[in-house]
Amino acid sequence: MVEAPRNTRQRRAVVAILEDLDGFASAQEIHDILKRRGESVGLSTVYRSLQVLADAAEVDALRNDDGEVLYRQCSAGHHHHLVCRSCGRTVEIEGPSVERWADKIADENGFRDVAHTLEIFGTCSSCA
Amino acid sequence: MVEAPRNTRQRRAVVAILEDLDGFASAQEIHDILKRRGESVGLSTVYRSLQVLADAAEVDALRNDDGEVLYRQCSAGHHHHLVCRSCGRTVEIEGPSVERWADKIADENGFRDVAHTLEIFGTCSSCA
DNA sequence: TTCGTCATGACAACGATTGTCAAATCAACG
DNA sequence: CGTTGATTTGACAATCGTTGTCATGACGAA
Ligand SMILES: [Zn+2]
Ligand SMILES: [Zn+2]
Ligand SMILES: [Zn+2]
Ligand SMILES: [Zn+2]
Repeated sequence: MVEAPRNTRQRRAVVAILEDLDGFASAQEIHDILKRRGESVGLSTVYRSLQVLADAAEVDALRNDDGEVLYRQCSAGHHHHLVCRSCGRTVEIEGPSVERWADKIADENGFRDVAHTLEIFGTCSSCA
Repeated sequence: MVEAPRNTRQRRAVVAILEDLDGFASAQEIHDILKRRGESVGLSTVYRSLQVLADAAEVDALRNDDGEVLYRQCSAGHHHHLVCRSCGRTVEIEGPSVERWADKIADENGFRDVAHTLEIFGTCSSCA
């Protein structure tokens, strides 16, 4: 039995930002937004909170081209993303046939413990 | 007209390693292999050589879960990878239907300048 | 061989992320 | 409520992959 995490102001603030945000954002961006709102939270704490949320699968994480990790509160269940490189706006996408295809490829080649990454990046219509 | 890069011992050595390697490897791994072989090449030079090769699309680059960039000499043309997390062994994969699906999703949502990442990670049969 | 470039490599700098640890805060308990 | 003790915080240092710097060296055209 794992201990439930404490309900702290900082953790609540990070979650609140994630609920407000539409798209993906980095830990540092979230830290900046918090500072701007006056609800300042230490950078380490932002990182830790996001890690905990990601481990609990309450937020999705992905890496942009620069290698930064971006976080977003998504709907439950396995899905992928169409992400605007410029503003972060995100559309969740599903592709059952892609899932089957990936599993089949891995199986045919004798791979176990398979996972896949699939993200589509582009420029959204507002940013074009 | 761009200048052709010079034909140096270091560049040749890096290319030779890539030709020998079966799977993806990081810049530091390649640097280590070179050192072990006695064909020592500066780490900066390894990084630069790989960048040049990647820009010229002569090698593929991808990021593992840890955020490290891995490089591999692949066949020409757009494709994806099935990569062993443990030993790096790689199978190139193609999925025309996935390509069409990704483009369609992006188009339907009004995204331009679209690119996608798709990699499958697992444990290969030798490493299981 | 000569010479102007380009490439190299030791090293410093960078940027995202993680570790440290004393101080602050939560929540259970009395 | 106040005590208490484990958890969390945050300023700061440390880490790690990667990139920048720049004096030195090597390539290759002439
Ligand atoms: Zn946008
Ligand atoms: Zn999937
Ligand atoms: Zn393997
Ligand atoms: Zn593709």
